[in-house]
Amino acid sequence: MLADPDGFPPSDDPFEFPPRGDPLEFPPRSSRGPSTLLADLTKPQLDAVTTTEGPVLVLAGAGSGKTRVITRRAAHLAATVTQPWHVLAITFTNKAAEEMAQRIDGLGVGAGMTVCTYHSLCVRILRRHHAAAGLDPRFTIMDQSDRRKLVKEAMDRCELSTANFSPASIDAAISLAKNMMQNAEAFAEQADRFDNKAAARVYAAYEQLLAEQNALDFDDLLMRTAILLDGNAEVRAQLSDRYRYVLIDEYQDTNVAQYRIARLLTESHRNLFVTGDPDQSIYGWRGADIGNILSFEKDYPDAKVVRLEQNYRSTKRILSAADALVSANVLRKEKSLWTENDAGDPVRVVACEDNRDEAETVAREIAERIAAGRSPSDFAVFYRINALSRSFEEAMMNAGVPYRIARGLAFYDRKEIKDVLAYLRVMVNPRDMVSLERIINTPTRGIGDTTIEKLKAHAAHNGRTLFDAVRDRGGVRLPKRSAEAVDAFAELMEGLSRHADSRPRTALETTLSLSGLNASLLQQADGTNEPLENVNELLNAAAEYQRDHPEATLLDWLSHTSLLGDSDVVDGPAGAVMLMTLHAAKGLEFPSVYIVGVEKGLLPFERMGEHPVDVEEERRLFFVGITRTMRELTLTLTRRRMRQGAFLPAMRSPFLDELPGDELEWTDRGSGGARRPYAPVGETPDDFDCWGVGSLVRHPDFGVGQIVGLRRGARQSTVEVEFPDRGVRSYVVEFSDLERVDFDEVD
DNA sequence: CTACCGGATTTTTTT
DNA sequence: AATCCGGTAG
Repeated sequence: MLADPDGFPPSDDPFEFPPRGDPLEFPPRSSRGPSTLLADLTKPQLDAVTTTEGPVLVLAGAGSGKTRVITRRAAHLAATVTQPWHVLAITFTNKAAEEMAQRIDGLGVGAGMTVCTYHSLCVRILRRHHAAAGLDPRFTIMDQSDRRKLVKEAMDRCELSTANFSPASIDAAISLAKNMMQNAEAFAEQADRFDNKAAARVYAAYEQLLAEQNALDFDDLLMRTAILLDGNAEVRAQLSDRYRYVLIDEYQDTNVAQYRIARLLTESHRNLFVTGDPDQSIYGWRGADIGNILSFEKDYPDAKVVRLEQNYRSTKRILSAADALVSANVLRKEKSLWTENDAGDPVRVVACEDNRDEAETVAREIAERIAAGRSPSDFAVFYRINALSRSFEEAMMNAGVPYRIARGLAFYDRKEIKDVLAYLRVMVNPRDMVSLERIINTPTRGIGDTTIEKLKAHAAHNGRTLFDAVRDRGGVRLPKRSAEAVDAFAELMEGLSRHADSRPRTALETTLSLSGLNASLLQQADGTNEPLENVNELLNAAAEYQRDHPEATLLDWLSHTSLLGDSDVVDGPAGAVMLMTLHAAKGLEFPSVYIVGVEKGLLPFERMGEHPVDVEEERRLFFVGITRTMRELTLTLTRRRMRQGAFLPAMRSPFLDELPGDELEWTDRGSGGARRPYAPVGETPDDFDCWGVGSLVRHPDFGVGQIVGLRRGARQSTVEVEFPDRGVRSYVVEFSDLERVDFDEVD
């Protein structure tokens, strides 16, 4: 059986050792001998694979065959050094875990090995050792949007107005604290400024809310596991005996909690193998500490260090562009990537009129190449933010290009999906108040806000849960209609809870029909009933899951769905053009890559008035995108871009100026014939050739005018335009219908 | 209690 | 642009 990236094969309880029966009965050893596993490796790769004992650090440049090293090493360990179930490989994304498991399985030795993400490992550990961790094993895992709701509620409880503090920023502060293993108390102690102190109060209230409903958020999974391992020698010993060889990919992305887990897990045997590339550290905003990989050699002075610097993926020119870019980083460990591949074509830079033009240009070009015989799956489009995907989806569809998108509308974020899952979550964990509130009147059954508030107040007053109040509403004064509605709902949940131990698919089907969700979905039979299709897709997912995991419980499946990341759910056919964020692109490679929206404020991403993002990290992100490319790299940018409903003038990214000029080939797409090349742009608006003083614009009513004044505000820019017969008028650039006009377009 | 309308508000990145 | 929130009419 394949090493399971998400749940242990249920027939193979991970913590019972040996997993099943006599080890001799365990699936046959590798059909390929050790010699095959080690064949065709370069000297450094071979070192990394065969240094099986003690700490090993592999500094692996982009495209240097890192995945190959890890998979071979895992296979080698399982085949000749130890038993497969003693090998644990940890990745950051489900996608990476799945791919790694598959590749190891392809080598014929996957059986019994654990290949999973940090988060799913933690869920298993916490469920299994719930008593030691002080948890109820049926805990709910809160996703991003549930979590945001709870933060808001916590702010309410603290009587903190959302006018002065945004839930998003407080949420981020709490998350960062947790990733640094700082609990509410510790956070409060070091809070110096008034906003930190406010956040500290919310943190405490938020923790209270989580505890009340027996829920953990993503960060808790890591933090609690680290605390458990730290404080409980017995659990630690048990786990390190089970996992005698630990491999961690993308080590540059580990945060404090993850670092602690890795360290504690391997403390006794020190068989810790990590790979990573400091130049590809792009998760600092989530608490990842690049220092973890930089100081590995200090942590483990006896560590074997292997450098993989030969790139097998890209052309010389792409590599040189990537290298020039990342060399601009000051905080960097010098590294030289080289390749024996061809020089290849120059990197193309295409300046477009607006985002629509940009998307159509890319789609048209890809369509042409597919028509000329290229495979759609050769192509990928990367963007900094998901919001940019829309234009490209549209353009691809119009051009008849098959595409897949990582996180179109995140599947598990859709209302109908969240609704059904909320029922299941309440069935498993009745204390889950977020889910309960979600379903109590979905579909509408006559339980309004007033009634819910009364029930909540009653629950709070008696120190009971909301579910208790629903079940036994004695003492809550309600109008007859409402009372009946609540009773009916209580009865419904009573009936459903009997199915909490059903298999996932059965539970799902029962819930859909008994809850009335199915009926209400069927009712909206207008044309293509997308919600219904989505729910059917969910049924398929459940069926597939229980086929792959015959003994999985409803709880297991719910954990699985909570941990599925946005970029793991891919929409669209196989063999299609891939659309994804730069972050999601890490670890992949494509013959032809388009990185779009290479603009100031977008590629080094900035937000007005917020503390600036880490420019070096943004540069690394661009570096990651560039190094995904095997042969053809195209960068695109626009003159103006529609953002949040309004056109904004766009400027080129300063990163473009850091690329070696002689490796680039510029194209400027102008709608009106002759066009100056996209001008370099600096800080001030006057440098911007489209919206500078003196340039021409066209107004739908007043015709062509000349810009005579320009004011750049924090939130909006205003221009003063002089029209031949209307005098001077002011416009807010973002909201006006002004169009840029070239000098050569008018007489 | 529900449905609807209009105003306000959107943190980028992911587990 | 798209979603969410609050207020109001039915």
